[in-house]
Amino acid sequence: MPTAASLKRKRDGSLRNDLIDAGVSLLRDRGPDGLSLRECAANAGVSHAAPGYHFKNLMGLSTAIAARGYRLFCEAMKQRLAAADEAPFSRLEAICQGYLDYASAHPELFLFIFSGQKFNESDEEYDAAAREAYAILREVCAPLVPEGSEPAHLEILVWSFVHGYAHLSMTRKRENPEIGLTWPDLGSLLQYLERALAADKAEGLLPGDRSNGHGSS
Amino acid sequence: MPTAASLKRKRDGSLRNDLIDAGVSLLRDRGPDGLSLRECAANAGVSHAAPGYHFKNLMGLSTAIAARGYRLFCEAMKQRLAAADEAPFSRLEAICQGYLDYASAHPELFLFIFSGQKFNESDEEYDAAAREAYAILREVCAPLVPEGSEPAHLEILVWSFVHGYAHLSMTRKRENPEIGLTWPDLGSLLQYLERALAADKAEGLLPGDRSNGHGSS
DNA sequence: CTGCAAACTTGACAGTGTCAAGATATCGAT
DNA sequence: ATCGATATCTTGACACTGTCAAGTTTGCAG
Repeated sequence: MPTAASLKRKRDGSLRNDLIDAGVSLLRDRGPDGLSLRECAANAGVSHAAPGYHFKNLMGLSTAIAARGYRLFCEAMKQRLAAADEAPFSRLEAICQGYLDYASAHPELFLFIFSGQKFNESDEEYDAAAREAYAILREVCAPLVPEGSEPAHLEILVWSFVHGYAHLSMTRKRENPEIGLTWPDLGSLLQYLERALAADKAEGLLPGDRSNGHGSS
Repeated sequence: MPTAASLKRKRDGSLRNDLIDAGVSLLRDRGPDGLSLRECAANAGVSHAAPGYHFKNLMGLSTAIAARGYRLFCEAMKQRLAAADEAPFSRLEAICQGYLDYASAHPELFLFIFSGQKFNESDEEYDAAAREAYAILREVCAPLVPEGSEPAHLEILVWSFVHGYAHLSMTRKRENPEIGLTWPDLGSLLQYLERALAADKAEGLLPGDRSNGHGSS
């Protein structure tokens, strides 16, 4: 019932949120580029130019939706964190699991915020939400960072890992079905990471003293 | 000089490729959703509906571009593979490096094919190219798969890892600049993976005999 | 009741994808 | 060389989109 509010729209400032709702539901069944100002307006029961008042343009609406996306993203991680014990690796597991919770609970938002589409970076709401997501990651990773190593490296490692897993599981899940691609659960893959961290504990992450040529890019 | 061919367009079947070229260049400076049939037509010096003949609709053009994207993707991996020695891990490194080569040489195609946008999965050209990419990964991973473990798990692990790294390095590189986020090179991160594989060698990848609750999602 | 500002509506314009129908070129057969 | 058939492209139209300017309604302060 998206047009339920169309009968008599109370001018109480709720339209902005209703438009975001409509946008999310539009993303859900039309894909990451199925957003439309006019259709959001119609679904919310207002005229075609009403969204232009609250969000200046399409990017404004997109950014507002992305802001909500990041906020839910943070909440998913926090929720798992609250249920986890305080062991550093348990907390890392928790945010990874939260990451996947989020991806499966809000696939449209997940795909949307990571679609490579440009948002209005100078929007305060968006900026704050996106920064908080990274701050959570950083905070959780901190205790696991080997002494003398750059914190960012582990953060990026972890984020690359779980993001890649989640992103691929969304976009490639139905690829090559005849191969019989079974999708392993996160825990199995995290064992790799855990073992790597253990093996790396004494050496420190970065100094690449391997013989063959790594690096570059 | 995109309109160079517009003076006298020789009807030799080159238009299809020119339109794809125009599309790629459009993606390059307008982003993953900056594609436009009419603008491609204009840049190629033909009428607005000409693309409709070669690619039935916008998704047809998108799919053709994505097919080229996957083909270049394969080539990037093969090129690194050709220069690598035949040690299994060297070959794994090679395709990861190829992955990153591709992402940095053709960022617009990289972002495009992984943007979550729908393509025409039943297009043969697209399908073949996308499958070959996965086939390369699978072939390179095969020698590294621990005995008795599902091959897909390592494949997904590796792909998650390098894809996440590449994708994040593209979309998040300029995030939080004041944090001073320095981007570690692939080699450093691959050490994690190598150590994990070494530590895992005897045990087999999957059987998750850890005490706390992994999995779910 | 009177302003007045916020929250919307109406109307218009350029741009888009998509389809149908017509025009034109290319090429093999005659 | 000419004919015709087929591939290739053009023209025209339609519904849809974002965006802006201007008008209109609403709710509230005085």
